[in-house]
Amino acid sequence: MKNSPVTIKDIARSLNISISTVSRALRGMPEIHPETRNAVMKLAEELDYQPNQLAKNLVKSRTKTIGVVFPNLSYHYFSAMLNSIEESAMQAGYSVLVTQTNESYVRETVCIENLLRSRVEGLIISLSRDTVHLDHVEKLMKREIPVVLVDRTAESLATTRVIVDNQAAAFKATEHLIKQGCQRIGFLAGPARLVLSRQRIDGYLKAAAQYGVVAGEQYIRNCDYTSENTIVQTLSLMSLPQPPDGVVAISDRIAYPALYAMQQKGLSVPADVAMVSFNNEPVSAFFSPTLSSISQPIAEMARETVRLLVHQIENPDEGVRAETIVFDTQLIIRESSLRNGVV
Amino acid sequence: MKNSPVTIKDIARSLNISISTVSRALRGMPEIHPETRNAVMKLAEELDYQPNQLAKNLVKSRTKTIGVVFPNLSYHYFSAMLNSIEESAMQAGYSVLVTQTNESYVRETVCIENLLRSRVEGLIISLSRDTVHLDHVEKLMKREIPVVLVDRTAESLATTRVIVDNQAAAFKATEHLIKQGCQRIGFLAGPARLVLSRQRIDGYLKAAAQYGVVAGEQYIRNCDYTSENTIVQTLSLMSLPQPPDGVVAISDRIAYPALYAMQQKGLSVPADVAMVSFNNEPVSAFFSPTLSSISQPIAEMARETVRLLVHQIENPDEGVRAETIVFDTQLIIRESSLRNGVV
DNA sequence: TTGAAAGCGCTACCAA
DNA sequence: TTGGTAGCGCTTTCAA
Repeated sequence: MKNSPVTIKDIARSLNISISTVSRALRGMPEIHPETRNAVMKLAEELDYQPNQLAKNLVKSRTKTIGVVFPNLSYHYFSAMLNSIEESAMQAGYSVLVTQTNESYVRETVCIENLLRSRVEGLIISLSRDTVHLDHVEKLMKREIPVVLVDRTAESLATTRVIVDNQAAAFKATEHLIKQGCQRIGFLAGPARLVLSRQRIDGYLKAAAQYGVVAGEQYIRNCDYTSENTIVQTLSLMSLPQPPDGVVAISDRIAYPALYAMQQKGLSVPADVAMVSFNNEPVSAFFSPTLSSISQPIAEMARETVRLLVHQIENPDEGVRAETIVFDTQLIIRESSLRNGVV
Repeated sequence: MKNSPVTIKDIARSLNISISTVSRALRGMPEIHPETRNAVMKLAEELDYQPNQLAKNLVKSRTKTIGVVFPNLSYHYFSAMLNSIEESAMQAGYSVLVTQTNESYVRETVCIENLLRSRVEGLIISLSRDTVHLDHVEKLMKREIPVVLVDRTAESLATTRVIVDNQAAAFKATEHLIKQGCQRIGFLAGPARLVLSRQRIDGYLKAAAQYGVVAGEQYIRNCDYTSENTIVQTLSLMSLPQPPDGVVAISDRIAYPALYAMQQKGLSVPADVAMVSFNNEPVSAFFSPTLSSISQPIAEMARETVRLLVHQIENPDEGVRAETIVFDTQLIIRESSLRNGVV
């Protein structure tokens, strides 16, 4: 038989005092007589009393909770960011409720609805791959629910945003390949509709144009983030009559199967093809060849995201300023792009 | 100015009907007049009404929520399992609340307390690396709160458990190395107090003994899961007067830096050292050399875990049966352990 | 088919 | 320093 949880009422009855007194004692209010307090505390301990957070939140109509809507926690990028978000939130006295969209627009709307039902006070969202309509986010804004978009954002949305300068980062990566002597540069992109993918392509095209190397649509392949597809796209790219001698991949998760496919095809990296990608996952440092990658300041981004959100939550009358915070990235150069010891 | 969320009371007032009627209409109870229902639905839609889950749960004293306590979601193993848990839970009509312990015993107790405050109806726990005392879990059992331990369990705990046969898996991995011609086999273990680490060591020792190859304490190194330490331990292992020609690593996350360290040292894998590890992370298939690894049926384990937990939740009077469900593992053989085309 | 009222566990106000 | 009471938003009897 499951004994239902102890309530303050139980404690009050046992001690022959009122529930208000118990409530006050438990919360350490100063006006309570030490003796009473001790008795309450002791009994609470004995009965292993756990305050009912639901009831607490209901009456205060505050949950001190923020909701996180991420595409998928098995991407290292998001799980690492979640870790930092939790830490910052805890420091600010908030707890976090996490949901995963699995890159689906429908699940994204469901996740957001569920979080609202649970009365989170604000949301941190990274849009899913398949999110085309933005009505669900716009609705949040209309209802004046604090929202911060991080990493995967939408340009048309006037929310607060925390991102990196994707175009500059891609420029930097491409430029690096060019300086390593690459003449024709390919790009393994993500799904075409991902803003982030488009931005990185822009940076890549800009660098190629500026330095006058071969690049462009015929050197771009869109991958859907599965390794099978990535291998197909990589082989397609490397089978061009004039295959690239340098490739930028949109993420390490794309780069791993791509490197594998190249090596299977007998290409040597970086001698035949130099490679740079994005995200700098921990494994990249141990891959063979070790993988050059653009590193994002995940922890700082998380901190800033939480800071901005909490500020919005706690200053509702200020309105949304719709700031966009842009972080710088860092190119970590490793073997996969290093051709002759020259950086 | 933040407008507070719409409640059924607001709807009732607008429509000049009672809140009970609104409540019933919203929940689609059959006795409501279609006209009334339509009016309610329409207004709810217009006002973008979101039911307050806190209030709902409070009155029903059921949350239909299960709590998950995992060491760290940036381990692929746990994030993959979380994904499957969420899916199974959703199918069973439950939602999940996730927390991370960051491998700390203290945070583990805090996570559990928070989940209980949020009135989760059951818990799925994978113990943290630093968990030595088990009083917090025992307390849960005494309070008859449904708990299922998964993967990282404790032998002394009479909870329901879902695990793999770690000893058999390690035996299988070691045996495979032996059949590939390895004479001296090393083991890169996890922290000494991890039960799972001990079990895998046992399997390794058993196989070595059975086949009469060199192995044992001087061939075992405990890694703390940081890559720096793993590299140190690997180099220490490979610097033995008679270094191993085969190594079992306790997880892919340990194997990656280990492989890197070996290659840096000029050792060729698998020619000089063959290598097998555990977890079969997606990257392992693309590593160079591709990494042989023990694969666990994560999705099935998650399904079974949820099934067992939900059963306990919904049949409280049956008591805890403290079953231990043991899943089989599969050795995925790749280049890192394949010496001469012979499996 | 609808409404009134009690109550889930808690906080907070007003009195005492 | 304490108790009584109202009410957070909802569901659920019991009556009408």
